[in-house]
Amino acid sequence: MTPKPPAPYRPRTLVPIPRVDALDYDVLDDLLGYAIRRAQVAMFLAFHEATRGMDITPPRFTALVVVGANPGISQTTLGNVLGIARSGAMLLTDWFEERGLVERRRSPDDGRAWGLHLTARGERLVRTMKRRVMALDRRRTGVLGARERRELLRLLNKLAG
Amino acid sequence: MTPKPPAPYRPRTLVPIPRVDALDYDVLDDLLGYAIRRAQVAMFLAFHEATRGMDITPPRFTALVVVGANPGISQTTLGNVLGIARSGAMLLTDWFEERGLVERRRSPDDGRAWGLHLTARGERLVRTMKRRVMALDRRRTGVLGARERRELLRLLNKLAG
DNA sequence: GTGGATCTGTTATAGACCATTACAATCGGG
DNA sequence: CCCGATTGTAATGGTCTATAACAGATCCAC
Repeated sequence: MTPKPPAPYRPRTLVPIPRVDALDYDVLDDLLGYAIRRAQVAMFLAFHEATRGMDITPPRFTALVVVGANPGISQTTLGNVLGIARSGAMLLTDWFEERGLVERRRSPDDGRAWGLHLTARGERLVRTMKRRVMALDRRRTGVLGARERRELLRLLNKLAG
Repeated sequence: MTPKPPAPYRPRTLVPIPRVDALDYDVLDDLLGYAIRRAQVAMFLAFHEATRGMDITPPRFTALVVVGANPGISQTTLGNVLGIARSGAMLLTDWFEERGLVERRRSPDDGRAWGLHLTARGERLVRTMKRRVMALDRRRTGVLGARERRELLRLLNKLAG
């Protein structure tokens, strides 16, 4: 029996949240939370399209970028950055290691912690991912002007605190 | 043995996505997708706070508001509005019915479909929810000016398409 | 130094959410 | 009146993530 076919990732959300005609949306039209959710689904779908075949999810993307920019980062810190529990960061790291994208090296100054580093393969993947995702982000936000895009970014960051 | 203690809802996301000091965020700082995700988590947590004890999730909130504003709506249409599959809309409806918030009535013109209607109890809950969620939305977006809030809403809707 | 509190990574378990698939009943157009 | 499409339903499975409990390493107060 072969080890196991690495089940391809399939996203949980598959369709954009539509505007249904002749439907009364009541207060939803005035709630920022609802608008953000709709925009987030739209961006997620575009993201998925851009990383098709790479088996990459938004948390995986974020994690790889962060590890690439901060070599030697610990799993706990990675979990914090992603807003997930340590155990989740660990499963994520396992997943990367199985695919030869990240390796764990013993931290020199803390015997408990691992330092995470991209492998050569990981570096290459991150470069490709970044290119594709940034292109998609620009394309998807093409409906906005450059000024509007900057303004949206600013307002969102202000809101997220 | 009593039927079953109705397991209280616990949200999947519990902590805001923080800005970690002394960490290089690389391209993430320039990606709208990432900013939207952070803002969405922040809004979700505020939502959860506002509906504490009501056992309400964002999809449940949306569904109840939509049913309230569109009496007789079918489960399939409800699923479309939420961007989930029919089977999911059905489980959601079951949940509402168990709690006496929504009732299914046979559709007069289509023998296959149910029409969804709020019960008196559902109406009351929706009123309370709306009040609390709108207050929270206003409070959370208080960091923005009224003009900025409108602008953000406009840009998000433009982006969601 | 040393003992207790704290932190790291790990494992196991469980729950929430949602899609897929398959099926019966109903509808509707030619 | 028949065949394809649609509605609701049920069963199943996968993904993501939290919680709890644990061992080993570290740190701090004394």
